[in-house]
Parts: sequence; structure tokens; C-alpha cells
Amino acid sequence: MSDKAARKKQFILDTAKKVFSEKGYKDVTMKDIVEACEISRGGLYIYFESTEQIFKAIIDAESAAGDDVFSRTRKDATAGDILAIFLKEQKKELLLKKDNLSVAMYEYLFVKHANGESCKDEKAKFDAAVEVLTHLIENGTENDEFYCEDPNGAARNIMYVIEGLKIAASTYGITEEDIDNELLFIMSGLLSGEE
Amino acid sequence: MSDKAARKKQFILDTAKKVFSEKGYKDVTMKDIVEACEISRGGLYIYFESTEQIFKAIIDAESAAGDDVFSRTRKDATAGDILAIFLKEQKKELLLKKDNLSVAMYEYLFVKHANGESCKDEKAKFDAAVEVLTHLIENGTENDEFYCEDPNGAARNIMYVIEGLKIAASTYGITEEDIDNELLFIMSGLLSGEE
Amino acid sequence: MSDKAARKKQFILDTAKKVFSEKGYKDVTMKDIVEACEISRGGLYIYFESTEQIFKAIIDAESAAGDDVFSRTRKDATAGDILAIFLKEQKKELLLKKDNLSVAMYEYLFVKHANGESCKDEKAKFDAAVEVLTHLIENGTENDEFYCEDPNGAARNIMYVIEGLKIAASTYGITEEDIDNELLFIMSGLLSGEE
Amino acid sequence: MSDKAARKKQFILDTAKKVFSEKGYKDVTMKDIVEACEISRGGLYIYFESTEQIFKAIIDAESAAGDDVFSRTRKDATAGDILAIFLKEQKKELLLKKDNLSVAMYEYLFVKHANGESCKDEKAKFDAAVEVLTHLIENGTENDEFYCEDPNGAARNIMYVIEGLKIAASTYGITEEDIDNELLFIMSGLLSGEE
DNA sequence: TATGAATGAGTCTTCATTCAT
DNA sequence: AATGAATGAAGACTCATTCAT
Repeated sequence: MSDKAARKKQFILDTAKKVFSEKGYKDVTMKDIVEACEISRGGLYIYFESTEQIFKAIIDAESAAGDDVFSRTRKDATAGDILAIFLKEQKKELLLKKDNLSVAMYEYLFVKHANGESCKDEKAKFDAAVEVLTHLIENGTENDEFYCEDPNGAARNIMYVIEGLKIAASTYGITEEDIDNELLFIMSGLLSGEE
Repeated sequence: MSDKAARKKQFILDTAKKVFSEKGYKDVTMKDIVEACEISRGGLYIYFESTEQIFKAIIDAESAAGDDVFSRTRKDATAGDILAIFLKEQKKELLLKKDNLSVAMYEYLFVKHANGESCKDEKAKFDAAVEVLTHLIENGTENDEFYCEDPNGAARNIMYVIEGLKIAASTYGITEEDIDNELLFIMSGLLSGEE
Repeated sequence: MSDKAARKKQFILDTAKKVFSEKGYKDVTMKDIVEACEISRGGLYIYFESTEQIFKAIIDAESAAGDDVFSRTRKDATAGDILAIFLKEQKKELLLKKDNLSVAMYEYLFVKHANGESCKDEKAKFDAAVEVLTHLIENGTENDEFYCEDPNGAARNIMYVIEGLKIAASTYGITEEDIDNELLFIMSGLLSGEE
Repeated sequence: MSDKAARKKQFILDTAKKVFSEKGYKDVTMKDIVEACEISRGGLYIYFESTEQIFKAIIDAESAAGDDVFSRTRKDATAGDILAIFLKEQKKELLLKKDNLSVAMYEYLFVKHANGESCKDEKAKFDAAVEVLTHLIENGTENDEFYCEDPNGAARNIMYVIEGLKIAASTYGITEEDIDNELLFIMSGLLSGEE
């Protein structure tokens, strides 16, 4: 029975994810989720007691499922290859229309930040990405693939640009070309020193 | 009496701005504004019929008042000076605690974007800034103050980093040092090529 | 307008009093009162924010209006007369069917007591009545109207009997004869010593 | 298996009694009892279909177990002794904190009375106690232990005072001294005539 | 203009009760 | 017997919006 319950819980999370991706975080009500799931009001409360709890469960699951791009790359890939794959991954996410939690996540973090709660998990994820990129750029520099005097600075720059692109995609909207331009600029910055 | 009305309208906008800076956009109700202004419910409706209308009025006023950093700089300032001033201005805004509309603005744009309305005004402002920065960097490059092969790319990079910093400030939180690091990285990128 | 508001508030209290007298305290919902008053849900909340607040307002008003039997008696009344009037008053209240708040009041005090809140106002009213009765019996004893060795004890006895009758009236039910028997027993106890 | 069922039923009643003594009658829900018993929702319904039914079962059991003070006293006890024991028993109950069903019982009787149902069982218990006390006082009077012209009146007076004390204990709160004072007043009233 | 009372819709949350397993 | 998931009704509370004054 716990198995059935787990499947139902998962079903709710999957359905709620769609709702959050469509409406953001703040506007989603328990009623929205109830209706999307086509279950009863009370039925939802058996599994979750608030939209916050549901959203947390969704992002925790996302994190857990979070594919580490880097770990998926081949052993013999060059730094340039890996970086290219990473940026391509980011691009794919930026262009994602359905099931895109960016807006909901930003709204959620706004709430947490406004309430004085730390967003350390998300911050940690950002910092971890910077860390990995730093090493990657250092390796690339040692191999003479890249030229970079400040790998950590470059890594941070990349991550902030990606955040900037993400927010742009969630507001003004952004074209594939816009993204390509930015990513190319980043790549060329690392390669340019070579000459 | 139209004068008195205008003053009252302005008073409402000033007061509402504080409310939006504290609560973001989505959570602000007409009731919040009525209470902050200490006027009657009906009284507010005479001037504005929704929070959206009020918020629009606030950001329009901001735009109008929006000081153009560039136009305020001295004629004989170098490109490097002007860029430094621009970045310092951005830093000041990033650190602004009170009357900071960033979160409200993002939430507002999320809504517009989700509704399929274009955010062209804001996009235009972004593009305009890129434009100005591009010219600035071009000038700097011509003067040999900067070294830059792709001024437009560099300008966009700067603007996306600033967006990234802004969203970071509104979510994880950000220290003055974090900002300085990013801005220095940008400046050194433009200057580094000189050697 | 404040006048109209005061009248409406009073109307709500009057109507709510009927509801409390019919349903007790715990079972009364804001909805019950809304329906009894034939106003809207929100309309009630303008004046009161909970059934507790409404009930408090009712009993405060009752206290304020609370006729002091003793102050209404003629100057030349004997102690026996005054006591007889007092007991008759109690009898009248015990037999009251409509607008009888006894049950609601008990339930309200149960809640307060269970919550560890003091019921000092009600206790004070009880003690005050004991006090007055004590003086009355003392006076009666001095005049040789009554015979009583422990006026304070007798006063307390009377008040506890009245409480006992009140709860009996609210539970088992009680006949006029039952009350008369008790009150006569009390009176005869005070007079019996004379012989 | 009926044995097992009986034990479970008893367990539910014992547990529910604690709940009623803590929360009174009206506020107790089937959920409260389910949780206190740590059984399933459906499991409770197998044995009882409402809180009312459970409460009735509890008070029926109490009545059945109800120790008759009088029958427990020694044959050669004097009327004064027996009355003293009876009053001491009442005092013990008045001071009982845990497992005290007074409030729940009052609330239950309020409901029955309001619904026009007779509370004859409880009334009968009250009357029976009056009856026994009457005989006791008569005996005491015959033995010259007591002096009392109206034994039935005195018996009723005692019972109403006890009701008064019970309700006072459940509302204002009452001290041991308060109880002692009342009980002493009663005893001395019966003894006083002796002189 | 300005007030603030009034309405009613919307959401939240809790339970009694049922039912498939 | 027993479980606990599921339903739906009931009540609380908050606001956007209107309107008489």
C-alpha cells in the first residue's frame, strides 16, 4: 500500500510540477493542484500540507535527479569539449518551454529571501558549478587549450551570465541566437588568448 | 483641484513603491496599499483600479526620472572613467536595500511574460544599455584604453552579468565583495589586452 | 456613520445573543451568526473577528446593564425583604427560557479554564455577591430578623446553591417547585434560629 | 476472538476517557480518539459510530463501577462518620485533575437538554443521593447526633452545594480551602442545633 | 472627491464517514 | 477485523469591488 501511496505522491509531484511551470510559485494554490490532479481537496492534504511543501519536494527530486553533466562526459574529452557540452546543456534548459521551473524557482527564492531564510542549497549549487568550471578552465589552461589568467573569475563570469540569460528568458524572452551569441563570446574569450 | 489630485496621486505612488519594494509584486493587494496610504478603499479606486496599474505608473515614473549615467559624465572623461562610473552605479543599486524594486519588477515581468504580453519596454532599456556600452567600449578601444575584439559582445556580457548579479542579490543574497569581484573581472578583461 | 455602525453592532450583538442562548458557546460559528443576522460573511468580520469576541462583548454589555438588585430596593426595606427580592430575582433568571446565556457562559468558562486563562471577572462577580449577602445577613442578624452565627458561610452557601440550581436547570431541568423548595430552605435556615 | 474485541473496546474507552477529560465533550472528534488510541480511522468505527456513543459507554461504565460510599462504610459507623466520609469523597473528586469528566459531562448534558432529551439517568443519580442523605440525616437526628428539622431539605441543600462547587471547580477554579469551608459549614449546620 | 460599509467569491483547512484491500 | 486512502461538506478568513452617503 505504501507502494501505491508512493506512486500517488509521485503523480501529484509530477502534476504539480506542470502547474508550477505554468503559473510560477506564488500564484499556485492547493486548489490548482487538486484540480490538476483531479483528486479531492482532502485527498491532497493526505500527502502534502502546503504548496511550499510540494514545491520543496519537487526541487529536491530535481536535485536528486540532477544529472551532473561533467560526470557524464567521456574520460578522454578535452576541457574545451566538456565546456562546450556544459554550455549546450545550459542552452537546452534555457530554451525549455514545458516543465520549466525557472520562474517558480525565482519566486520561491524571492519569498525565502524576503523571509530572511537562507537559500544556501541553491547558493551551494551555484558555488559548486563555479568550482567545477574553475577546475575545468585551469585544466584547459594547463593543456594550452584555453588561455586564462583568472580561471575562478572566468568561471564566476560564466555562471552569472547564465543567470542573466535565465532571467532574460523568463522575462523579456530570449532567442536561440541570443544564447548562442553569449555562449560563443564566453568560449572565444577563453580561446582568444591562444594566439 | 487637479493640482491637489496630482499630489495625492503622487503620494499614493510613493507610498505604494515602498509596499512593492517590501512585498514584491504578486503579493501586494489593493488593501495593502490602502492601509499603507491610510486612505479609504474607495478613495484609492478613484485614482487607480488595480495594483498592476499602480505598479505600471511607478515604473513609468522611474523610467522618466531614470538618470542616464552617461549623460551626467563630464565631456573630457575617458571611456574607462565612464565605464567605472557606470559600474559603480550598478553596484550601488545592487546593494540598495530600501526602495529596491528588483523583486517586484521581476515578478511583474514574469506575469507579463506568462501572459504572452511583450516586455518590450524593459527589453528596450536593456538593449539601449548594451548599445551605449558598445559605443563606449569602441571608443575606449580606439583610444587604446581598452583592448577588445568584440565590443558588442563585451557589452552584452556586462549586461548579462549585471542581471545575474541582480537576481543573485534578490535570492541568495550577495556581498559587496562578490560584486566587486565581478566588476573587476569585467574591467580587467577590457584592460588586459593592452599589454 | 459611527452612529449607524454602533446600531448595527448592537443589532449583531442582540441577534448573536439569541444564537448563543440557543446553541451554547462552543457550537456557535461565525456562519451561524451571519445567517441569524442575515448579513454577509465579510460584513460580520467588519465588526467582530471571532465568536469569542462577540461573546465577550455580549457578556460585557450584560454586566454593564447588570441591575444591582440591592441598589434598587427601597431604603426602608428590611433585610428579610431584600433577601426575598434577591432570591426572587434569581428564581426569575433560573426559569428564563429565552435569552438565557447560562449554558453558553458555562461553556465559555470551561474553555477559558481549560486554556489556563483566569475567569477572574466572573469569580469577582460571585465574590461580590457573597460580600453583599454577608452584609445583608449581618444586618438582619443585628436587627434580630435573622439568626445566623456565620453570615459569611451562609452567604457562600446561598451562592453555591444558586450555582447548583443553575447547572441543574441547564442539564436535568428544574421545576419552579424545586427552586421554591431550595429558596425556602435557605430562608427558613436564617429565620429558624429566632425561636 | 470476542474476548480480544472486548479488550480492544475497553482500551478505546479508557483512552477516550482521557481525551474527554482533557477536552470536554463537544470538542472531541473521532479523529482525536483515533489518534489517542493509535488505531485506524476505520478501526474505531467498527466499535463505535460516534463520539456520543463512546461517551455514553464511558459514563455507563462509570455508573456501573460507581462505588457507593454508603455501602462501603462499616455497619457500626455513626451518621456523622458516614456523612464525613461522603463529603470527603466529594472533596476528593472535586480536586481530581486527571480523568475528571465533570466538564465533559456538563457539556454532554447541555446537548441532551438542548435537544429536549431527558437526562433522567443523571437526575436519578442526583435524586438517589438526596434520598440516601435524607435517610442518613434522619438517622442522625434520631440518634441526637444531628439536629435538623428538615432532613430532606438539608439533603437537597448539600447536593446543590456540591453541584455549585463542581461547576466552580470547572470554571473559576477552586481551592482546597474553599471546599473545606463549604463542607464544614454544612456539617456545622447539622451539628449546631445540638447545643 | 472621499469614505468605509457591504457583498460575495475564492482559498484554506479539518473532519466524519465510506470503502477497497 | 483492520487499515488508511479518499471524498466532500463545512466553516474560517481575506479581498476586490461596488455603492450609498
